[in-house]
Formats: sequence, C-alpha cells, structure tokens
Amino acid sequence: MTLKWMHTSSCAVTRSLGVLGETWTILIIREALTGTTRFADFRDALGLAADVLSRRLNTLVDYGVMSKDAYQEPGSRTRFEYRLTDAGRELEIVVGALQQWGDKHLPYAAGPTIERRAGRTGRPVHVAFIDDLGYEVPHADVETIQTDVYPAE
Amino acid sequence: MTLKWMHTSSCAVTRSLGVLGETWTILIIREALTGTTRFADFRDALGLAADVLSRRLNTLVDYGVMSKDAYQEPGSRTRFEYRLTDAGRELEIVVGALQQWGDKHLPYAAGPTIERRAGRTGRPVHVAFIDDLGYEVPHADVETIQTDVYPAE
DNA sequence: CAGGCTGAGTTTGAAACTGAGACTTAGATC
DNA sequence: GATCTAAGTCTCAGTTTCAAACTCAGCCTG
Repeated sequence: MTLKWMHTSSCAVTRSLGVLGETWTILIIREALTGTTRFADFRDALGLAADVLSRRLNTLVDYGVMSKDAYQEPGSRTRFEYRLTDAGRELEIVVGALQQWGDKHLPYAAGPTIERRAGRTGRPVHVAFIDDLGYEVPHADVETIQTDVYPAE
Repeated sequence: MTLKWMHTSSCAVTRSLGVLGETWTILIIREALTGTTRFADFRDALGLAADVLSRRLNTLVDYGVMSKDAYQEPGSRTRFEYRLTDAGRELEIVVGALQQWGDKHLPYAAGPTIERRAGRTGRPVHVAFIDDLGYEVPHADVETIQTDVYPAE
C-alpha cells in the first residue's frame, strides 16, 4: 500500500499517510527537524539502506514536504541539501504528538531525547487539542464525528 | 522494518512508530476512533486483506493500544470486539494532527470527512502546540532540541 | 595526469511483507 | 445433516526492503 488511491482519498488522514506512511518517512522528517540536510547524514543517523533513503527523499520532494537544492562548499563540488519546506516544518506537530504518546505509553528509555520549547519565551511546549477560544480540551472530552463515509476503493 | 530495535529505541518517536508505523495501522485506529469494533467492519471500511488486519489488530492488542473481548449478541455465538484502550484513545491527537496537515497541505476532497468537537461545549477543536501556561505557540516559534544522539542500531 | 577519496546515489540478489482468494472453524439456523 | 456467517488462517504470486557492491563526478595528491 501507500499508493495511488491514498492520495485521492476523501479522508485527509489517508492522504497524509499516502505521503508520510511509508516506512522510515516520519523518522526522516524527525531527523530533518533537528537540522539534518545531507544524504549521508540521514543515512548515518537512521541506518537505513541508501536506496530506500533516496526513494523517500524524492517522494517527499515530489509532494512538497522537502526541497532539494544544490549547494557548494568552497573547495568541494556541488552537492545537494534536503530541507523541509513550510509544509514539512508543520509536520513538527505530528512528530511531537507521536513523541508525546511514546513517552507516556511506551516508557523505556532513560528519558526523552527530543524537547520542544517556544523560541521566544523558552517555555516547554506540548501538543494538545484546543478549542476555537484557545482553551485546552482534555482528550477524553474530544468527540470524533465522521461526516462522510470513506470509500474502500 | 517496524521491528524489534524500534521498540527499544531511546527515541520516543521511533518507539511509537514501532507500534503504529506499519501499513494500515493508523487507519485502523482512525476507524476505531469512530466507533468500529468488529473485524468485518474494519475490513469492509478499509478494504484491506483479512490476514493483514488480523496481524495488525493482534499487534495493537499486544502493545496495549486495543483490547480484544468476547461479546455475545442474543441469538448469535460469541464474537470478539476490538476497542481502543485509554492509551489507544489518546492517539486521537496523532490522528488529528495528520488530518489537519492533510487538510491544509494536500487539498483534494470537497471537505473534511472527520470533525472534532469538545463534548461539553460543542466547540470545534484543533491540534496545536501550547506552552505550560496554556497559551498556543505558533509552530514557526517551536524549537526542536535534540538532547541525545539516536543510535543507528 | 594517474590514482585515490568522498558524497550521492544505483544495481543486484536474497529475505520479508502484502494482497487476493481459497480454505477452516464453531456456533446458529433450516 | 446441510447451510450460513464472522473471524480468521493458508497459500502463493508479486512487491518492497536490506545489505553490500558498484557507479559516477569532481576534487586533491604526487
């Protein structure tokens, strides 16, 4: 899966997963959010096969999540850097939600290895549901309403 | 991938994806959040192969995201229902974040097919970063700080 | 300028996973 | 006893991943 039909689904979750749902993709984005831009750095940090990394980066570029630009360091030939676009940077909330859930429900490591703070105030931030007035809504009080049937094909 | 090493990673995102990162899993959870509990209903709604659904549901039960309980309707034999645990229900924020991102960056369908509201006030809710005082922090102001190196294996 | 180094891939072949349909199982119903 | 249904399991062909080897282009060294 993770193919054609997902990109044209009427369900936004399905469309997102059509772009992000392949193995490694979200880890690549997590890595990019910490500043990684080069092919070899992604490969070394994640330990995935180069062919898979190549395909994933190209898919992300195709869907506007990352950009691929040539750059040249003095004394080196032209290379490429992969950077998150604005759309890609907005995935931080998805990565943050996954991290928060893992920290709470899959406890294992000594502690969190990624932290998030507001740049201006330096205060720690977390991911939450808020209503249109800006008040946090406890997840137990959030109701999901399906407004249309999702077609199987 | 999506195997052993992910479950023991020091990165919470990786551990989460070890449970949720296989194909179909998040769609199964989206479906469960709308109230689906039966094997055949998941299969019909998602259109996935029965063997994959069986494996995914069992994985989710194994990791405490869903429970599998016998129930009996009058005039029928015992069957099983799969329900989200508290941990599973907290994935609503992950699904919500994916939906929001898809709605914004992968526009396609006539409109959203899932909506979320606060049960008590009925107000529409969305997913956001908030700081420890409860104020929303715009995603552009959120900084990611990696506090430990993620080991490749 | 021959040879080596490095980043960024591509190629290759074995292993693992997925999809679709056939088959199984256990009660309920005819 | 034969049939129906939900919930799976089995089988096998096709796809995807993994790991290692290989390619390619420019830079650097002797």
